[in-house]
Amino acid sequence: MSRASDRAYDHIRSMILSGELQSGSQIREEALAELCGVSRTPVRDALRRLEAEMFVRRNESQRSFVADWSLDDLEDAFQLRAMLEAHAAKRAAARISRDQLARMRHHNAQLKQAIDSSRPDVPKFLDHNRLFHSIILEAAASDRLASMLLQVTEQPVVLRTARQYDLENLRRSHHEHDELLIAFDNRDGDWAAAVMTAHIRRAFHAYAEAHSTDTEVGKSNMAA
Amino acid sequence: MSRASDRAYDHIRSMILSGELQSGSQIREEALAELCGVSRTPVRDALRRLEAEMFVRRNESQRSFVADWSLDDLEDAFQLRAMLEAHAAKRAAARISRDQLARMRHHNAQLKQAIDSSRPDVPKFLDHNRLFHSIILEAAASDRLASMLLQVTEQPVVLRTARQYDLENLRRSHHEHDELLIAFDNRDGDWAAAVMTAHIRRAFHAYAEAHSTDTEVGKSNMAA
DNA sequence: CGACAGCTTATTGTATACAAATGCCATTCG
DNA sequence: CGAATGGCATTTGTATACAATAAGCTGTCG
Repeated sequence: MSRASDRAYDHIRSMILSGELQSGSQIREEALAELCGVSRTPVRDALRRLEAEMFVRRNESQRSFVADWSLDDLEDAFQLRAMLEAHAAKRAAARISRDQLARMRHHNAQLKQAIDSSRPDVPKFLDHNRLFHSIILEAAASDRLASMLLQVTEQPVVLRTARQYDLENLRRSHHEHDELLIAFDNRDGDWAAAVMTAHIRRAFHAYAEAHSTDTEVGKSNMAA
Repeated sequence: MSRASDRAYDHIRSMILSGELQSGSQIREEALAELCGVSRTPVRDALRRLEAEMFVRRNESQRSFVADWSLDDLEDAFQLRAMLEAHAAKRAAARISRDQLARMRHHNAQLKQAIDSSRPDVPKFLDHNRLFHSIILEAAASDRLASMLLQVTEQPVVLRTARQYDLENLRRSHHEHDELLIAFDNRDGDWAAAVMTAHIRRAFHAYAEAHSTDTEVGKSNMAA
């Protein structure tokens, strides 16, 4: 997409994630156009994309609303994510290259370093975590799977939590990544899939717990 | 969506499915607008939807092309479909109501009747087949799952085949549906999921075989 | 007091004109 | 002769005006 349309998309999306646009509230194209400093045309484009990603829903008469997520919806998304990521891991185990494995090891080492230092660097952890997972998806070599996974991975951020994951959880992620790497080394797809399923489900429970006991606002990605 | 936008969507989609728009060929918004008898605005809307559904892809400089599917891509879609439908079946087993079960039995009886008569009525079979599966999805009660499944279910039609499935395959579908119903009766989610996986994978192999030996043009939905 | 009809206003859908970007081709220079 | 560059043609992106539709309100009637 081009400039204005992308700006609108990013802007609206961030307003939803930050809570600036309240869950369930109606959103009017013209109001968003003013907020984004563009005309309605690119706003409409952006809304269609956000609708496809289920950040926005439309009622029967085409009015748009910010999607409102219950914890059940989130668990649903995580369940699908676990299934899809496990599937990706299984496919990846059969196809991954030496180079890709090396890159995964690199990112896993980096994210360990990010939380081992005296001042844990959570954004750095999340960044390398994301890259680690993206290589699995790359190795899985399925565009369709990738696009589906994108949908469920981006979603949890809507229920935001201020509390960063405790270090214990981040370390577990690191160790689970290690186990995943060993499974890949052995080309054991079932093992990889099982580790991945457990990895995502643990992340969900950590997330749900953090969310239920903490209500402050902040932003964070899933540390899976 | 409203009138013009919907018409454009349906029209373009059917042109892709019928082969009127060749796989891999570039498509220009203005040309489509003329073909559909609307302006570019609703055509652009339609293209965005088709792009999300992977019927259309866009290159790095925003030009649109009809997606071209290899048999590998199709197997990929079927693999995902099998996984998602199995998941749906598992969820449905835990939630399905008496009424929903009754409706499934009705549709299964109807589709049996469609192929048992002296003149097999394949469109009728496909119709009840579709409804049968839609009830499972309804019982699974996950919007996200439903929207994902829609994507992979609609896709196989792009590689069209003239040969209707042979009656043997259609009868097998009927019997597999029966087994699914028993699994639901027993609230056995794992059983239901296993039957469903086998059901979809058999459908894929029947489809692949029909496609590899038959090249004529026609239209048909998946008889899964 | 409630509900319904008709009008008014708000919101989205569509067409069109114009701007920006991209690709293509020819020409030129090394 | 080949590669690079410039300009022209094609295609997509954006803004805006207007049309269609849905929602809300008000006044009237049962």
